[in-house]
Amino acid sequence: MARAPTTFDPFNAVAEPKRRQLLEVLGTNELAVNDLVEQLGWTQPMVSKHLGVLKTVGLVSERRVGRQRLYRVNAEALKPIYDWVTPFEQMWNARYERLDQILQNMQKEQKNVSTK
Amino acid sequence: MARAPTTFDPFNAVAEPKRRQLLEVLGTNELAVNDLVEQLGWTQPMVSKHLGVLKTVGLVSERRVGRQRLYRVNAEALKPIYDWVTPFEQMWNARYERLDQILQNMQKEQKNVSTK
DNA sequence: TTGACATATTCCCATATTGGAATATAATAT
DNA sequence: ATATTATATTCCAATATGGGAATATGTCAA
Repeated sequence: MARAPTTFDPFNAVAEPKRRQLLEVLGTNELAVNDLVEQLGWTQPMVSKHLGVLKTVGLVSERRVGRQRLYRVNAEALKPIYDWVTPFEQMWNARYERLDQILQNMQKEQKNVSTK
Repeated sequence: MARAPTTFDPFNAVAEPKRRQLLEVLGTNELAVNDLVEQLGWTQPMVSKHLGVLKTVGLVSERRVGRQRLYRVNAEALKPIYDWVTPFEQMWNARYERLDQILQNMQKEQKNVSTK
């Protein structure tokens, strides 16, 4: 069995660095394909292909205006990633808290040593 | 060019649902391979292979005790994902804020209507 | 030393990938 | 109608994938 398709879920879609970059460039704006071609410096078909994947997964929405297609980030489709990774954030924060405690203990001990 | 290897970065490593599941089962615990085999119900080689990918990317650390190998999540390796996805969170929260404002405005207008 | 246990590695297959080049589609302007 | 502009799609190659089965490695116990 091969790896799950990139059109399967946001995790797979966003595993590709170029698609993350594309989403970053889009940001909160609504841009046409050629705007993205210009800002990213990629070929037009490459931009269109990556947009296609992002659209299939629902990470971008498309609006047709004349012969242009305007794309916009649909940030809510990133929520599964946010929701999955957030609980782990407590693990490194917990470590920092522990680190803080360790540092505080070290200060106390130094105090004890110096005042003794 | 093929897709970037799963051992390339945490985004690619975590794109595979089974590896996310494995990290979830590990959680804050330190477990041996056989514990994971039991809890996940996968074959032992499959568990070892996924652990291998996670270890290459630095998402788990390994400690050898006797003939066992104890694995633990290295949550900090998930920070790039957290850092990348977090800014987008404001986009859907902003929408909710806007929604809140709209709802508040609706209430005000209703008040105006009823008190007039 | 030999056997049992815990884990990792290798080999194979079917499948999906990304990028490049070429081409197709769709909408507007002349 | 035709040319031009904007975008999408198709075809190709090289490569990496995850699962299954079999096997190798490493560690302890008798």
